[in-house]
Amino acid sequence: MELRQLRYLIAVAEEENFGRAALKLNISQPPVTRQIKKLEEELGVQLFKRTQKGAALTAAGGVFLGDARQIMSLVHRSVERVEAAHRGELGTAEVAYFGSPSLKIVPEILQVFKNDYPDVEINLRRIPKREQIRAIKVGEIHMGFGRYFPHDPDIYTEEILTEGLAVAVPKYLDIDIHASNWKKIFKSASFVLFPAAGRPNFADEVLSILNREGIDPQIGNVTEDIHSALILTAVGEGFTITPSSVADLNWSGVKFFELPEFGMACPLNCIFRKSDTSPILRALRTSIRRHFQKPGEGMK
Amino acid sequence: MELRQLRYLIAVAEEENFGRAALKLNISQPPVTRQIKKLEEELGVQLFKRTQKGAALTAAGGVFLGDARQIMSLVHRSVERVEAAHRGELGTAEVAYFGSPSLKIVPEILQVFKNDYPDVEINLRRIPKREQIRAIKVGEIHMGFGRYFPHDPDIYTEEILTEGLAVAVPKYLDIDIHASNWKKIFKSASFVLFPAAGRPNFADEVLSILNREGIDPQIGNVTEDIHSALILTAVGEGFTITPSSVADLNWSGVKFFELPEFGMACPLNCIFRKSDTSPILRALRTSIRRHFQKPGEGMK
DNA sequence: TCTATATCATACCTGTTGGGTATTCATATG
DNA sequence: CATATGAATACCCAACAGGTATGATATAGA
Repeated sequence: MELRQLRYLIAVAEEENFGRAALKLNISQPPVTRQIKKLEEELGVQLFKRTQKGAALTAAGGVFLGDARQIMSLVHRSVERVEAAHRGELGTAEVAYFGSPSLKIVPEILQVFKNDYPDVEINLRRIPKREQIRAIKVGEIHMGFGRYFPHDPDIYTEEILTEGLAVAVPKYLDIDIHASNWKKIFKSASFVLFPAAGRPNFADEVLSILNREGIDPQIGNVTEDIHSALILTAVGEGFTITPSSVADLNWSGVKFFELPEFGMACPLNCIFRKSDTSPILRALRTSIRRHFQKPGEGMK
Repeated sequence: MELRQLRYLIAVAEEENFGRAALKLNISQPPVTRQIKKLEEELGVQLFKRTQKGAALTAAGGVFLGDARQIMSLVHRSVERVEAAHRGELGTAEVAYFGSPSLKIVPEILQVFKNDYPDVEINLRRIPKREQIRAIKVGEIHMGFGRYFPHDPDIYTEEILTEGLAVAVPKYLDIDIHASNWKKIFKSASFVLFPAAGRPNFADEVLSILNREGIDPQIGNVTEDIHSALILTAVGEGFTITPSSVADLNWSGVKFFELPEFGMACPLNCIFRKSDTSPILRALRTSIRRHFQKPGEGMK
């Protein structure tokens, strides 16, 4: 059986007439006769009763007509679906993240993406940076989010945005950090750094900035993650320097002060395979570009 | 698009390899390549990523594979359905009845039919005899049940069974009708006849039998239907002679006595169009023959 | 580095088949 | 009985599916 025969069947059933069906199909009448006949022979079932005025479906033909219509509509629907999938509008986006961006920015990005591509499922996993690179290379994930990714020749690293820095201090301390006093305070302060692993990392960046500013920080602790660092800050182990977006969340026991003097020092990157041409990746990049980057900026 | 291409797509997806897919399809490899390529061109979507080891579905290809499987299974299912419809196992049986058979025998027949052909819907209507003949001629119904149908050249009348007769008398009468006294009783009795319309009919048959037995019955009333007749009997308007199957039901106010002396005088017939070759009619007749007729008896 | 191998793609041929035209057959209608 | 309508048939051609042979490419192994 071929779809051609179902098309002809539907046309003849609708027109109740082989000749008019042929006209509608833009072919001549004999091929219609032949294909219907072939279909009937294959099924071993008479589908039409030929009358003087044309052709009338038999009971079995009526059953088959319903199914044929269903099949054709399924065919059309699935063509649309493939095309949607090809445009990146259908499928599953495999996404990974690591570190502090997960707190505020990655949720924002995925919210925007879900809005742009509502039929794409998002499969999100927390994966360390080096592991992300491996997963991207073998095609397990389309895109990873994080900061300070190590370089890899197969991986393209794109900057989504840069943030300033803020400093978290214990809430119970009665201090106010601003342009005219921060340097003095920092020189005698103790700091909690994060993360410990995944060099290069945010801790390296913070240290390098402090050094640049002539501060040789006293290190109270180095934690695995930002949450641990802020807990230690709350109990007085030392100040923590964080990306400023972190300050927008409600942390108990700490308060934040922006550090505009440190500049927009903290990038948020996404990474993906240079050779990945999948529509889902294209969709992800399109969505990110439209919402987080100025036109024409930052693309490969 | 043609089903052939879906078959090849599924084979290649399953084997992840064009050559092995060709083997499975019992054709050579190049046609597979060509059909897949043609499909991809028609959709404007790459379905497979060709690798060194074979072929891997793209994301869009995966979407399409699922749909293709669904389409193929729908195709197979609908072939089965057409064949079932052709065997008369699927569809709607349009059936009509008229008169007393509706009380007991027609329900029995339809019960048996529903049991034999559980997927056939039964559309049952009460239609007068002449109207049944018209409806059968134009194909509105497949089969009609009744007694004493008028002859029609296009209609085949088949006898399903014959019944004896019984007489209904008022419950309050303290009489017992049997072989040795019925004639004497009937000669002085009054009778209620039914039905009034649709000649030839059961009333004609009853009169002819009574006459044959030398009884010139006194007619108390002629009713439209059996139910009215039995109500009149209950109130003493006269005896009613009925097909004996009627006696099996619980009627209030009357009691029945079999009349074996009258013979198996009351046929139940079904009628259908002589030229009707529809599988549903065939199914109906098969069912009836198997359950109500001795092998080889009564068929055209 | 140079095969050997496994894969898909291409070129070309052939036979099948789908579609076209002309005609016939069947049947109803005036 | 002529005519009209519609399906079926006969025959032709062109398109296309499938076959064989070969090419292109990339990987693995010597």
